[in-house]
Amino acid sequence: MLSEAFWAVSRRMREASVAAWASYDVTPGQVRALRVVERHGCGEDDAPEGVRASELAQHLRIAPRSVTEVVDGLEAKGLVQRRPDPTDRRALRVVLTEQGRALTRELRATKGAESQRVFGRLSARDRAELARILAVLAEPEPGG
Amino acid sequence: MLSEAFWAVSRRMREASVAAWASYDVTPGQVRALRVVERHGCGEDDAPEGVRASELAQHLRIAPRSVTEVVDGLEAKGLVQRRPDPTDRRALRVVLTEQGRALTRELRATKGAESQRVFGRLSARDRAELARILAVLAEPEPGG
DNA sequence: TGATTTGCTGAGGTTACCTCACTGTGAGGG
DNA sequence: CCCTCACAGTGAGGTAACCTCAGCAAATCA
Repeated sequence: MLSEAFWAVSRRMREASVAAWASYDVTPGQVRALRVVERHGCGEDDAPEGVRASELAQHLRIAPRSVTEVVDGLEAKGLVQRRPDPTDRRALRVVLTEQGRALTRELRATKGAESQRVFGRLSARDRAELARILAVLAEPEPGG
Repeated sequence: MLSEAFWAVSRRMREASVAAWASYDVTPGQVRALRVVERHGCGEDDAPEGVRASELAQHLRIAPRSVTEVVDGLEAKGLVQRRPDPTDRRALRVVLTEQGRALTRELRATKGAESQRVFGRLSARDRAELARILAVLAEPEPGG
């Protein structure tokens, strides 16, 4: 069955990722948060640096209260820093420290290597096919 | 990137599954356990009916102690029953009740419908391609 | 037969989430 | 201007799903 096969591959990839992170002393939740901070941290037009805690909650799909704990953990490891938001004294901005930037770089590199190791076994033609098919599966559903 | 696309589709499928289970008042862990009991419960040669708790632990990759809790939950809902193992008085066998069999049937049906809804958007040719590619990705790794 | 292993469970801990209540701040209405 | 209301983050405390450790009964081995 197709979905079985899909689950099997996806489970395998997840296990590989978790194993790859194991040496970095960060939990999966912290990795997810770091990624969000990295992505949405400073790419925007002229928005102030960093991510609002409430934005983090939305992107991670967790309660705002839980963001506090994730950021506590990352801050304790020196990977991010809480800064006051210059435009709203209630809010705070989570920014990557230099160490945090270094770690996200490393995580990205290992992820790339993992991906290469998994998908590298396919021919270029098959990778293209797979990409095309996944794009179809990722399309928003017709009925909602 | 290929792995991004793969994650996106896989996350989407997982969310759909969880949403589909939501109406059945069973947790994901209980669903996993039910599946194992169903699969390994009585198909074997002439082994006694049901699954040993220790087997359940292996298949679910959780500690034996945690199996106790999952089975507690399922038993409280009337979905499985603990029975003494006829060949080993220390052990117990977890067997599906009639209600449990009915539920697993329903879960399988909804899963099939989900799968159809997701993969049905592909042409038969693309489904075959996907199956072939996934089979390659699921192969054991060359180096171990 | 005595020593060791095995199968399950009670007690209690950890982690990652949650809700509720609170404080300080921003924003709109009279 | 002041008052009310909404919002941002966090302390307190709870829950679910795992875990380890210790213990008991049954099996197995020397």
